[in-house]
Amino acid sequence: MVSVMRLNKKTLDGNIETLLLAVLSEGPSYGYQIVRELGERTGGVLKLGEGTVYPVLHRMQERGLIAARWSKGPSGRPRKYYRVTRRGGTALKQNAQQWAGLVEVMQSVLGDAAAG
Amino acid sequence: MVSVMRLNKKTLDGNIETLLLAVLSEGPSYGYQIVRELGERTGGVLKLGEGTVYPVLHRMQERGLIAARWSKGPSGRPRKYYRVTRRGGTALKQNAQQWAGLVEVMQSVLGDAAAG
DNA sequence: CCTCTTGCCTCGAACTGTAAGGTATGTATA
DNA sequence: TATACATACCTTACAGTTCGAGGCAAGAGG
Repeated sequence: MVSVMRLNKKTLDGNIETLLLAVLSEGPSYGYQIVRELGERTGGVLKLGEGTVYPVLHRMQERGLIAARWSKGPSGRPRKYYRVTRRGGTALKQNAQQWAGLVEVMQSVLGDAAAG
Repeated sequence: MVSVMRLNKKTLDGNIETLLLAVLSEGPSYGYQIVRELGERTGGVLKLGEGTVYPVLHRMQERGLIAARWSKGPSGRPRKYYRVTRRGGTALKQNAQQWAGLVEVMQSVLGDAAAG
């Protein structure tokens, strides 16, 4: 199904962007919560720091993949809610395909080696 | 099975190292051939350049994951054959586990989003 | 008053992947 | 002979990522 799609650097590297896009595609959220949620959801397996997440969010916003909206949460503290834009939705699909391609490749190469 | 294993930067990033370790664990090989083989095996999906592979091999050698041996191939040209060391074998297993952990996380988060 | 939680942010260090370029030899071809 | 190609190694410079460490501010609870 992946056939002839070259894996670029982004796939080998920036999976965090894909992860954040996926989380945000389930509904708007904000940095602080995303960090908490990812940690909980994965039982501590994935523990991204704020110093990692915020810059990625900013980059994605610059590229138009997500949009921000300030809003006072129930805690009274202002939160910066991000939502996925149309362009971001397209990017998520592409990223997911690239990811699938990487999984295929890794499995085909690791297959025997990992078993031994 | 992965339970409480933190994914570190190496996992999110350097999958090339894992790939090379896996290939070399099937038997000694040399840079030029590895580049060719990975390209063919994956039908062009994975196309690493020499400028990518050689530095990684050198780094792995420095860390003692692989060892090198010069030897004249049938072409008359000298080749630098690499083999996986014991430490490299351990690293491969760890990397494979990290990879499995990443796959789990990505699937759990992408799952729904990727379907839509 | 102090501390904890929430919630945002930036900076610097360390590392990676890659293109581009360089060296050298054997073989085939004109 | 000259030219080109495949083999086979290598380094350098650039752009991009992740992450720890740290800072700022405001509300809640002791």
